[in-house]
Amino acid sequence: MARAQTRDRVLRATVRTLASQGYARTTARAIARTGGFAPGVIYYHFTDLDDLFAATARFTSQARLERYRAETDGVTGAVELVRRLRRLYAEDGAEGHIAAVQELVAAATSSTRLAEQIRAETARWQDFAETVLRGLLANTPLAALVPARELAVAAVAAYLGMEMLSHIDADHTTPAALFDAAERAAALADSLHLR
Amino acid sequence: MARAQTRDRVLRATVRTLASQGYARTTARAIARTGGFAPGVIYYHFTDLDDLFAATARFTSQARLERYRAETDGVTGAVELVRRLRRLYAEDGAEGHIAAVQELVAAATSSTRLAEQIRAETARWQDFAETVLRGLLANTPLAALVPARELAVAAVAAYLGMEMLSHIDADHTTPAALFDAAERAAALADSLHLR
Amino acid sequence: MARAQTRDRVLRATVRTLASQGYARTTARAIARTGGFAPGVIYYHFTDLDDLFAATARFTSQARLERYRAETDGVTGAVELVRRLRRLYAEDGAEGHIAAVQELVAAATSSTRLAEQIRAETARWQDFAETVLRGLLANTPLAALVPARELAVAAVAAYLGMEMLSHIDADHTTPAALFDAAERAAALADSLHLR
Amino acid sequence: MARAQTRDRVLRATVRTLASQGYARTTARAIARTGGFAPGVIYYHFTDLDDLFAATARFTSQARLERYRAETDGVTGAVELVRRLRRLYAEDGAEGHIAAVQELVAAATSSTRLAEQIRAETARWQDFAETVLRGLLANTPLAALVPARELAVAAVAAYLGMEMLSHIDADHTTPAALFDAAERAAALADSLHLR
DNA sequence: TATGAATGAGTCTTCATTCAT
DNA sequence: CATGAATGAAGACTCATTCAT
Repeated sequence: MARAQTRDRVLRATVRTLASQGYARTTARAIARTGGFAPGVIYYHFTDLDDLFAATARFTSQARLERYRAETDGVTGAVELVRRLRRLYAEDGAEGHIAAVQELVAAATSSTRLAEQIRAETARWQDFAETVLRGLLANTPLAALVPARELAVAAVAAYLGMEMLSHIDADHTTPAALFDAAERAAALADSLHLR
Repeated sequence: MARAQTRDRVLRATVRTLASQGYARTTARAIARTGGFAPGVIYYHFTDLDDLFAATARFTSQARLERYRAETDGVTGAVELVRRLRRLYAEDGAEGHIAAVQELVAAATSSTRLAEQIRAETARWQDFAETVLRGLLANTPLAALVPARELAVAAVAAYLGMEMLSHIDADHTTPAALFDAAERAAALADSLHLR
Repeated sequence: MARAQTRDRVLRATVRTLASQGYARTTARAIARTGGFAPGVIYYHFTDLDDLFAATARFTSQARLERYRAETDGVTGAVELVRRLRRLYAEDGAEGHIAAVQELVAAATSSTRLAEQIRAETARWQDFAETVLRGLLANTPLAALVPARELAVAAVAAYLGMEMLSHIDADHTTPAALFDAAERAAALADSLHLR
Repeated sequence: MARAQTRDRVLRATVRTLASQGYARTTARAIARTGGFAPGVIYYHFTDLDDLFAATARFTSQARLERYRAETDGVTGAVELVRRLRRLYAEDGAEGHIAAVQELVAAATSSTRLAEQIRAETARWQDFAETVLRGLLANTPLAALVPARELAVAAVAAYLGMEMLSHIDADHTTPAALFDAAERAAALADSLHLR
């Protein structure tokens, strides 16, 4: 089998295992069982579990970021943005992407290598959030008032924290309620925009 | 030594170990080393590490919640609230409380028992946040506009996410900038309040 | 069980395993099987296999060196010395001491820690050999001719090499023949001594 | 590529790897890396690593023995012999031949197949040493006194033991001092020879 | 109550060896 | 003939937990 292809299989199996079992139970064996390959395969393609986790962070973050960029491209109104984010968030939940990322963030406490990777990915998401936000605020009286960078940073943190708590809660009414509230706030913002 | 006293020593040692080493490295031996007692002691007071972690979640969450309640009691203005929160946040950082909690939240993914405890504690914090928020909005035109519960939930999530990311970043300028921005927003809110 | 006692059990099991299986097969499990304890015991008393091997080198070398010192103490003639060495060599063979040391020497190629220990022990043996030799040559016309240090170093090397080869050979006639020859040479030396 | 040629590449890579990494680290992959070929190649030319090691023992021993024979051919004096051996020993060190052999000797403890091969090679070297020695003693009063076979056996053992210890020591002054001492002894022997 | 030695299951990781290409 | 991806069986090591003292 082509080298790159198997590498991808391993990465995908890692994401799925992280999402379903949590970091503590994402052992080499567990990943191999999920992906249907021998544990040795992991070490053929990655030097370490540490290496694998760092690669997984990059892999899943990049894939999702591309998707988020594509979906939010050309959005003009805040309401429209919130609606698309809700869909993307549902997608994340279904595929376990944020769940995996969140586990990796937790795991980063005990791995410098992983921490660095997470830091880099986080910066990418903060930049993305800031760009979207600035696009929305452009030509608006709010532009002068809202500290775009800080709000972007807070938004990424809240997104992560929300996923973390809702993962524990297994209660999906909370995110829904939050999106509803966000949509109402967005409507308010859009109305200001028109002026 | 009195039973309850030793129990507390173990709990405190667990918090300190979680904060300094991370969940993955918080082993029975590591906790014992931190607290200066034999590993066997843990099993005399707790059935399990799982049991210990659940108890630790309750212990540290309660202790901090009391402190937060005491400090935010009687606060009237939003600016004043943000200032006190900033001090409390610094306290948390110094004592490693949120760091410990955050590790426990991450660990909850692989333990039903712990997850339940965390869920209960989270609810307490969300209630607390909601109460504070409602107190602030009372007799204000904002009261009708702001969905207090949802904002409280989002605030707790953001608080946790922020700590998580800043823990990785080892960069303490970000939280400071966020508190600054929050203080400016609070000033705005307070000015509305006066009307 | 007393800590020191078990530690000794592990050390002795390591010597026996090295002698009977060779370094490559002296795994943690093999040692445990030999000594009749769980593999984990090793790691309770030693940080590492490396640590264990270094400790074993010290342990077995010291024990034998004491025995050699006791047995060669007060020896005056060369013939007598060779006879006692022959007995000691037989003892070594029976208990596997030199075999173990020789395996450790081979193992030292891949461990700095062990290499240092072996170096220290080797120096002790070379000093011992030199002392014995000088005692023998004292008040003899040979004293001026024989470079005691170099001969001592060569003797230790030959002793090790001989054991190495005879271990492979499983042929014990060779060492016997060598001791015979040495005894004849010793007789010659003793006769010079009398003059 | 011609079959025999590739076989030789593998053998040479094995010698180099043994000398530089030690037996424990001379894995199939390590050998392949050293030689710049795929690990699979080894199994095309040899049934086993065991087989490869036995072949390597034969290969390197034969090559060196030829060289030693060529260099010591026609030597008449003991001093001249020691001088040539010193050069050969330096050669061995530079090319890693004895280092490799020594690793194989150590490895032989855990492989019957290899042990047999080593035994055979050792016998060849002992024969060679005996021949040289007898050539030197011929027509000499020492001929009757010196047990040539035993001395030859002891010399090979000492040669191996010396290399082993100096390999650990990384201290090349010891062999030099030994060769110096041997040269002085040889001078003495030569002076007897002339009578 | 407390201690700390011991256990055994489970983890990461390595490696000889095979085999489809 | 050669390649290099994949496998599976160990090996080193860790750790929650038990238990005699």
